[in-house]
Amino acid sequence: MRLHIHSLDAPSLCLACDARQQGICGALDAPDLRHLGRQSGCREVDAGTELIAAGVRAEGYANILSGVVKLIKLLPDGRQQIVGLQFAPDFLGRPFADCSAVSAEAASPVRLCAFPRAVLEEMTRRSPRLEQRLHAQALRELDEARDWMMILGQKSASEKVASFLLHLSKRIDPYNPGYAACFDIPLRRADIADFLGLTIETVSRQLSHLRKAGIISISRNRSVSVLDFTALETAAILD
Amino acid sequence: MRLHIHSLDAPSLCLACDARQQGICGALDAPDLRHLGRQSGCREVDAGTELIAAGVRAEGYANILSGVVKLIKLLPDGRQQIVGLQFAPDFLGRPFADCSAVSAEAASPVRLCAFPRAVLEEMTRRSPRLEQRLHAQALRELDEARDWMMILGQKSASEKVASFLLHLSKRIDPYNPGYAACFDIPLRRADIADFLGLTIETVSRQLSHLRKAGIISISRNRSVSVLDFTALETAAILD
DNA sequence: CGTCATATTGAGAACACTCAATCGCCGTGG
DNA sequence: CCACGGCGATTGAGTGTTCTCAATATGACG
Repeated sequence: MRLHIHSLDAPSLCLACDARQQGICGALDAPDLRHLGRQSGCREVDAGTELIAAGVRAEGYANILSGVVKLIKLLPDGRQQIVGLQFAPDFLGRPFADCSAVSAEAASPVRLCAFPRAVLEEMTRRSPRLEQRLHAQALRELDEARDWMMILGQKSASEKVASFLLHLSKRIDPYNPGYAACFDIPLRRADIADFLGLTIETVSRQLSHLRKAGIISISRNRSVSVLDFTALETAAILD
Repeated sequence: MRLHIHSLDAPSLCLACDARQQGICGALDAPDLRHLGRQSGCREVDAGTELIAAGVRAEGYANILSGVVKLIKLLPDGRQQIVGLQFAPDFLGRPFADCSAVSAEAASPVRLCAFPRAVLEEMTRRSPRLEQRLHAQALRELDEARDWMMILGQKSASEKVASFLLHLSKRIDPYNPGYAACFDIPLRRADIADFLGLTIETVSRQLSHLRKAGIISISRNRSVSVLDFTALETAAILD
């Protein structure tokens, strides 16, 4: 699973890394980056791999280099809610806590740059800029969680599905700040349902509605083309 | 409305203040506290007062000294979702952003300790401990928002109302780390409905169910006594 | 080409919503 | 003092959206 441990010298892998630019590593100067790079390992996992277990002490943190990670909360009776999706170059983990209240699972194949708890914690103590980056991401995730609270609490099934597609089309490509017209949904219908607080069948029906209305087209269950963005935005009722 | 501007000397008001202990001011040393104290003003507002307007540049930040603040998101068609409740000694405001995506409104009479944007921003640049406190609160709010996502997406009306009462009984008294058996609901039925993604009528019916089952008693619409905590926890299906 | 997982579609049931009437509380004014 | 009006909450009846259960269809992979 582990592909590479950085050599003692310059962190050459970091040069091409998204986390270096927009992610938390952008807060680090060259020496700190080398220090982190030496102790970090890049690994690639399959879809479905559990990355963080809720309620269990996490051994470390990671940056997402590519792929999509879903954050999941579970009820004792088995119901589950996806409380967030994370994309490259997001930081993965819960600072200041021994264990996370959510579990994280790779939704697609995911490449990670992982490092031990102690390293990051020691570096945040030394580097206010790093703490600031982490803080900024926490606030972004908070804004996003609240957007989803609105969707979960107030929107109808069709509005939920339309909002979900627009959200994905905006976030799926880290290099494109706008909306993507064509993309793959990195989730199964069951996951979409768990994200939107719906059932598989309702999700499927709403996708069929959008397809029959000529707003989107779907091939091979996962690959979506948005044919009419205006109609999709109207259906989503964005705020 | 404005009651007091701190004098130039020692911030005597801070000594009895919750924010000094558990809030963000706990991160400040005496000189910084004096500096902040000099530029902060304490004010008391009525229930219903808008404290932060969504999408408008906020002039400052504040600590909640007492009372309850609701955070609200609005859809263009008028539907609204309450995305959070804040209690003393929480910090109020959105660091790193010109304007907040949510609006804040006093749910009960609220006492605030307010200070200008620039003062806080300058102090966070100087004091990593302050930034860390703000970061920690953001993470707490994120955990809470995700708890609510679970409730909004997966739980039934009766589970939602039971969860809401338990949440309030835990948070209503900043001095008591456990659950309060007796407390006032700081929200109208309409607000509870907007929080839980239900209608007024459904909230009312579920409260009546809990009352008739002998799990709670309600007087004067607002004041709740929990008679059977175990039953309420069972009804809420906490995770 | 067969098998398994995943997705779609349909029919009926259930839960929460809408609309409407009533109740209770409180402050105001006759 | 009591009548009145307004606001908020409760309760009831009927409707509708979403869920549940079941059957079928599609796609992925050996």
